Order: sequence, then C-alpha cells, then structure tokens
Amino acid sequence: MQLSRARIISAAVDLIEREGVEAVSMRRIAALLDCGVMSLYNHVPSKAALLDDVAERVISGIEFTAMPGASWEEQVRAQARAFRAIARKYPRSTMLVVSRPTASLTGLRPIENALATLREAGCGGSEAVLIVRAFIAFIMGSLLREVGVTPGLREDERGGEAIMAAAAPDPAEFPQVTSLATELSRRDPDGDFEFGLDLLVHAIAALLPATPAA
Amino acid sequence: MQLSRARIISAAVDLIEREGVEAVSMRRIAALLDCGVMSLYNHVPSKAALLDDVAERVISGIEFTAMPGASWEEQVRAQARAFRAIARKYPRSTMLVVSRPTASLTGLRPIENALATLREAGCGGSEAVLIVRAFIAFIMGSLLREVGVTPGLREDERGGEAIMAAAAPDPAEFPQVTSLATELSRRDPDGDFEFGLDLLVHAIAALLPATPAA
DNA sequence: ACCTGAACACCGTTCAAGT
DNA sequence: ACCTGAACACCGTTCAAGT
Repeated sequence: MQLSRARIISAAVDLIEREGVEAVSMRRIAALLDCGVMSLYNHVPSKAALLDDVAERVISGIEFTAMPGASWEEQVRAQARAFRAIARKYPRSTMLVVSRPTASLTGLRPIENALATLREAGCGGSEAVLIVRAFIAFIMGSLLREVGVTPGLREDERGGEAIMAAAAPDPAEFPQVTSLATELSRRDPDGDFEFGLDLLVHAIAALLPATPAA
Repeated sequence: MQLSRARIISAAVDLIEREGVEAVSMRRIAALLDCGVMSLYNHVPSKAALLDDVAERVISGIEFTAMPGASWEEQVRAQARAFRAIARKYPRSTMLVVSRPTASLTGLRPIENALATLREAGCGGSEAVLIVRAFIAFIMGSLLREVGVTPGLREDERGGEAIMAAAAPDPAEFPQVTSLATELSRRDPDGDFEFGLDLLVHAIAALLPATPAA
C-alpha cells in the first residue's frame, strides 16, 4: 500500500496505544509500515509534527451528537462527556492531546459548539469564553488524572491511587488523608467527572438570566 | 563540590527552565555538573526517576501561608493560587508536574490542606474528596493551558492564542469563534483562573450547610 | 515526486575497571 | 562507596543518490 501522511499517523496512533508514547520512534513506525525511515519524511516534516498530527487525529475523533430539544445544561454535559470519551478510546494518545497546544482548526469545533450552546442560553460573549475556558481546564485536568496512570506503564497499582501506594502517610501530619484513605484510594473516574460537571453546571446556572428561552 | 541527588535535581530544574524539558539529557546534566555521565547513576536510578524528582521538587516548593481567621472560601482560593504559583516560578518544569503521577508524599500536603479546610466548613468526607478532585482537575488544566505555549519553544504567537494563529476559521462554519475572535485571542491567565475559581467556590457554597461555623 | 541507505551527532544504560 | 571510560543499542535528521 502507498505511503501517506494519514497512514503514518494511523501507525503512530496504533503504536502509542499498544506500547505508549515513549515507544514511538520514526524507525519503529517505518518498520511497521515496511518502509525506510527516511521515506516518512516525504510526508511528515518531523517527529514533533507527527505527534501534533496524532493529537489532532484524536481530537477530530470526538463525536458530538446534536441535541436540538435539550436544555443547555444537558447539552453542555453531553459535549463535555463527548470530549472526555477520547480518553476511553485513545487512553495513551490522550496525554499528547493534553500536552500539545493544538494549533489547527479541528480543535475549534468543540469550542464553537460550547460557545453556541452558552450564547443560546443567554450568556454574554466574554462570559461564554470564560466559561468555556473553565470547562476546558476542568476536562483537561480530568483527562490527565484518568490517563496519568497509563503512560508511565507502571501497572503496579491497578485499583488504587498512586498516592497511597508508596508509604502510609504519618497520621499526625496527614490526619485528613489518613481518615479518608478509603475514599482517596477509591477509583471512579466517571463519578469524579460527573461530580465536577455538576459543580460547574450549577455555578453557570447561577450566572445566567433565569429561563431565557422559556 | 560533591555530587548528590539534590544537586543533580537542581541542575535538571535549571536546565529545564533555561532550555525546556526536551533539552534534558543525562549527558547535558553531567556536563553542567562537571562529572562523567555515569557518575549520575550513583545518585539517581534513571532519567525517568530524575524527572519524577524534578516534579516533586517543584511541588514541594508550593508555599501555603496559613490563614487562621479566614473563611473557607478565602482559604480554598489561597490554596488554589499557591498551587498555581508554581507555574509562574517554574513554567517549563510545570509540564512535568502535570504529566507525571506524583507517587511521593510531598504531593499529599496540598490535598491534606484542602480536605481540612473543607471538612472544617462542614463538608462530608466523601464529598470533600470529590470537591478536591474537581479543584485539582481545574487547577491542573489551567496550568496546562498556561504552560502549554512554553514547552514547544515556539515563541511565534506571543500575545495571542495558538488557536487563531494558523488560519482564520470559516465564519459560516464557526460563527461564534469568528464573532468572539477578540475575546478568544485575549490572553489573561489570571483572569481566567480567578473566574473558574469563582465558579467552583460558588458551586461548593451551594453544597455546604449554611454558615456552619458562625 | 517519491523513495532510500549511509552517515552524523546525539541518546540512556550496562559493564568492568578503577579509587 | 563513589567515580568513570568504553561500548551497546538505540535515537532524529541531513545529504546525496537513486527511480
């Protein structure tokens, strides 16, 4: 099959998901594609650019299902969940999305959608921008936490948090952490995400004019 | 001067802040410390472990000033700001903090403080954990955005957002992004952070029992 | 236009040898 | 106990040569 930028990106994504970002090298990818290393450079300017492309590929995979009749709360939630879904689909590539600033247009789609939803709910322009930024920060941070275990490929603490793994903290110095150890080591990304989403949605509701479209 | 783990970490932090994470190599650090590369391995097990140490060093630099009389709102805000302050002090090392799961005890200090503040405000245990997680997600995401420009060492879009840099988006496809272009390209990390902090603090206030310690 | 091997200037880390 | 040079198995990328 013909070499192409798209095919190279796909190979990179596959490799990342299988062995982690650290395993990516131009030579490994070339081997996967059965071509010489330098052939890659006919389609991709550099490894850094390739990783940017991977991030963009992942982002462009976000699937927004339009919800015409739904309230803005439901729409915002749905958009946030759609974004977070990439962490499920491409757990190890997500770190790339989160750590590289997306300079392309694909990253604008989620922002456009969120802004539209908020403005339709009666939100002012600059306020909508601030809200979207806060949401993105929360979502990105959630992805980080969720995916943070994976990239180091240390699978040792499967169920619990890395935090409690090393050594038990001194109860005198860390009374709260000690007494809440069970809660802290419980791993429930969905629950955590939904809780944070609730917080933000409620806070936004308090900002908006009451029932603007009713 | 004698070689030591602490000195190696310091050299790594300096190098990162000066030239970025990508510039770090065991050989460069050895050169900075005027020793053979392999001498480093007497004090640090691997490069990955060294980068973990760097993250820990940065986190341990967070300075919490106790605020005995203040309301929980003010305390939570102060703690969040203290955490974010590391992005000011060590902009390029921050990416490391954010991308590596901290397995050590130093990372527990901020969590302990936040939990204590919330519980004192009348918050239930499991609720406090969820709130702290939401806060951390937001803070981490904010750090990412703030620092995301730096590590790629592309200083080309100093003032504006990377988003708008490449090409103007199609107004028909991105009406909101187009009409809010000015707002979106405005760069104000402090304002963004404070706005998000406000959202979260207000949402939490709605969850807590009214004036618990009054 | 696309492919490619050789070569260059780097990596992290193992190992055996030094003190 | 700490240091170290040589060596190994890798890197990304330039360049000149092929088709």
